[in-house]
Amino acid sequence: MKDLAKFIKALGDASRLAIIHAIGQSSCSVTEIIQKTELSQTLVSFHLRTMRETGIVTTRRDGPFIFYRLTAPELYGLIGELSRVAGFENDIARATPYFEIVNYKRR
Amino acid sequence: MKDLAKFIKALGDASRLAIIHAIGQSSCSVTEIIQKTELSQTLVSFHLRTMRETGIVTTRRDGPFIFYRLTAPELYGLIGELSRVAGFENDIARATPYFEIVNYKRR
DNA sequence: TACACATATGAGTACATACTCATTGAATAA
DNA sequence: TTATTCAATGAGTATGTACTCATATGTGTA
Repeated sequence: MKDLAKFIKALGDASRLAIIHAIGQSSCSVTEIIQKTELSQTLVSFHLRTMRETGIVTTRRDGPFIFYRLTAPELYGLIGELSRVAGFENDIARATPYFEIVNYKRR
Repeated sequence: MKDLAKFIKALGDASRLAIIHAIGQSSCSVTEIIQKTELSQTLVSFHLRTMRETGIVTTRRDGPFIFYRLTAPELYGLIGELSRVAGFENDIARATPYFEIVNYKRR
C-alpha cells in the first residue's frame, strides 16, 4: 500500500535531495549523477534503489547506461516550494532557486 | 543549522502528518491534537518537540493550554500537493484522517 | 495550602536507516 | 574469448528514530 509518509520520508535525506537536484526535470545516467553529486557509486546506487521503490524516479536503459528521471517532474518545483516555506529563501541562491535548495554536503 | 533535508524528514512520519492534519491551518491545544489523532499524550508531546525544533510548528500558551499552529500555514496545502504528485489521490487512505491532506485542492 | 488538569521530559528498547567495502552482473568492444 | 565500463547487490556497522512507561513541571481553582 502506498504511504504518503513513506514517500515524504524518502525525500528527506541530503544525499537523495542532491540526486533529485542532479536529475532536475530531465534525466541523467547514474554516472552523471555520481559526477554531479560527488557521492560514491555505491551510495548513489543505494539511494536510487529506494527512490525507485518509492516511485520517486523511474528508469530507462540505453546501452550500458541507465537513465533516471523524476516520475513526476513537478516534484522538483514542489521541493523548491517546501524550501521556501521552510524559510530557506535567504540562503545562497535566490537567483538559482533550486540549487541552494539542495543543501547537500560535498566530500 | 537550517537544513532542508531535516525539515522534510520531520514531515515524513505518519504520526506527525496526523498531527499536521489535526492542526490544519488554524491552531490546536495539545489536548485537541490528542483527541483528533488518537495518539498517546506522550507520543504527541514527543513529536511536537521535534516539530518545534525543526520550525514546523510554533506555540502560544493560553492559561493551562498550549496551542500549536503551523509556522507556515501554506505547508498544509503543500503536503496536499506532494500527496497528489505522489499519486495518492485514489489511495486507500481515503478512509483515514490523512485523506484530507491527500485531497487538498489546488489554488 | 492541596488538588486536578495540561503538558513536557528522561530512560530504555526495538527497529530503521545511511553508509562503506567487496563483489557481482550486464552491456559493449577488441 | 577477454577486457572494460556501467550499475546493482550483500554483508556489516554505527547511528538515528519511533515508541512506551514513569515521572516531573506548569497552571488554575478550591
